[in-house]
Amino acid sequence: MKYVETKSGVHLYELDNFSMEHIINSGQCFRWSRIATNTYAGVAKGHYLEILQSPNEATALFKCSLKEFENLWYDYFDFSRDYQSIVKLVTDSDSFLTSAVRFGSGLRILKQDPWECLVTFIISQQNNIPRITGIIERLCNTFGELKEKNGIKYRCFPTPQQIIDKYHLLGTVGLGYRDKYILAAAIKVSDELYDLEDLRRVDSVTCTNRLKEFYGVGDKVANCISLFGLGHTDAFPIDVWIRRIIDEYYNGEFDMTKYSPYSGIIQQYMFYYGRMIKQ
DNA sequence: GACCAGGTGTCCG
DNA sequence: CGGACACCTGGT
Repeated sequence: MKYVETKSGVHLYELDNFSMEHIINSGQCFRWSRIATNTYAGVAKGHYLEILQSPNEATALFKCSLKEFENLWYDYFDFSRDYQSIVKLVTDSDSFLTSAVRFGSGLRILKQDPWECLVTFIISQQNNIPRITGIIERLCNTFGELKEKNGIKYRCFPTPQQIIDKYHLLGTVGLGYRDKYILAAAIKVSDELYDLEDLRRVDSVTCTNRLKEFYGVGDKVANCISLFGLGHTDAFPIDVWIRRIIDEYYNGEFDMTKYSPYSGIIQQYMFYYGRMIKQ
């Protein structure tokens, strides 16, 4: 991938493995959407961004400054990683994964904010995607800071303190029984001595175990946070979809260590493809 | 109205 | 330790 600053934003070209369409439909993030043909918008880490992607997905326009692109989006979209080399780990003998990586070409693992991931995937439990998206939107509208960029108003994802300050409104966003998990997480993370960022520097098993200390966070959610929020590409979340795939195509056993330390990335292709063909 | 959805805590053997 | 069961809420 190469990029150059233009008057309308940062122009990306010679793009390899970048598909906003796949990324926003892969269930890893809930604050991006397609706002027009080939046009996407979202909020992450306090910034609003619009992306125009060419139909062949070889180029894209990021409507932001070069500084913002280099300081935030380059890392967020994981552009330093060579996905092609990871995809090559899949051999012809695995026909499911061969189809999955072909189908999901352009998927990437976004490097999201760990606190947002923690909340997002607590909400995701025993829930469906449209409702998850709605809850997060209401959560942001109720608690998040209002900002504006080029006349477009948007809400940031709320900080732990912003949730605590108006915790009596938690019942209004439709969290259901998960509201107590969110409040407990906010209280824990707002502690000066607690820093989720510390979990980047431990191995993925330790990271996942530490995350499971949060009330309402079990193995699946902890692995999602490790993978999507803390850079542990070998975290391998097993949800009902992955379970079904393993049962149906792998006779109940899948050796993810074969793809270490990228098994989490392989998992994303499995999940995306498996869910699509079942729909 | 019963049942389910990208799980988890709790209880019970 | 493994298996049942309840759990908010909004949708079939």
